[in-house]
Amino acid sequence: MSRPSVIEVYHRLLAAFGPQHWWPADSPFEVMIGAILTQNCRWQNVERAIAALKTANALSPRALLALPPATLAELIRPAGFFNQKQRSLRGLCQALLTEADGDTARWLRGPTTEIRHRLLQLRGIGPETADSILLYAGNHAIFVIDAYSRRIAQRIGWFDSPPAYAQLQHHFTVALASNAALFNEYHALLVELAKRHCLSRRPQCDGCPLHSGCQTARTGG
DNA sequence: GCCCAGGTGGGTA
DNA sequence: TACCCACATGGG
Repeated sequence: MSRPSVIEVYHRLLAAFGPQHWWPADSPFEVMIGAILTQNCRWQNVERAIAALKTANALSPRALLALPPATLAELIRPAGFFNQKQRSLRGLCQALLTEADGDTARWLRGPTTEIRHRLLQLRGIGPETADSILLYAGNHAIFVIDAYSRRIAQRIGWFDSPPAYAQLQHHFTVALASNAALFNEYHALLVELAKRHCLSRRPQCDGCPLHSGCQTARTGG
C-alpha cells in the first residue's frame, strides 16, 4: 500500500502509539494559553512558561490581566516571542472577561463557525491556534492543521504541492466522521509520529508505522 | 555556530 | 495571491 488513506493512517498510528490523551493541561483556560505559547516553539519550553504562570497564580483571565505586561512577558520568556505572545494573551483574556465574565467554557459554547470567527479577530490567533482552542479547549469537532500534518500529507503523497490550511483541513474532514474525540486523537498522533519518526525535518525512519506508505521510506530517507 | 520548533502579522509586488 | 521577514528562547 503505497498511499494509505486518511483512515488507514489513523489506524496505523493508533495501533503503533496508542491514545495520546491530549491536550496536556489542567483546564480549558490553560489549553488556550498553551495554544498561544506553543506557536513556533517547543512544547518543553511552553511547559516552563506555564509553570511560571502557575507559580505566579496567573492562570485565570483576571489574574493574568492583573499582571503588568512586562512581568507577564518575563514569566513567559522561555516560550520565545514573549513580547508579541504577551500581547496575544492579554487580548484573549480581555475578550474572555468582557464577553463571558472570564468563564472560558461559556465563551467557547455556541456555533463553531461563530466562535472561530471571533477567535480569528483576536491579535496573535491564526487558523491553527483558533482550531486548537476550539478542539482541545472547547471540544468542537474541527481538525487542527499544523506544520507536521502538512509535511506528513505531502510525504504520503496526498498532495503534489504543499496544501493550503483550509485545503488540508478539508481533506481530513471529508474522510472522517465529524467527531471531536477522533479529531483530537488523530492530530495528537500526527504530532507524535512527526516527533518520533520519519516526518520531521530530520528524518529517522526506523520503525515508522507508515514505512510502506511515505515518500521518505521509498527514497530511503 | 547553525538549524529547528505543535505560527502570526505586516509589508511588498 | 504569493512570497519575505520579524518576532526570541532553548535543544540537538
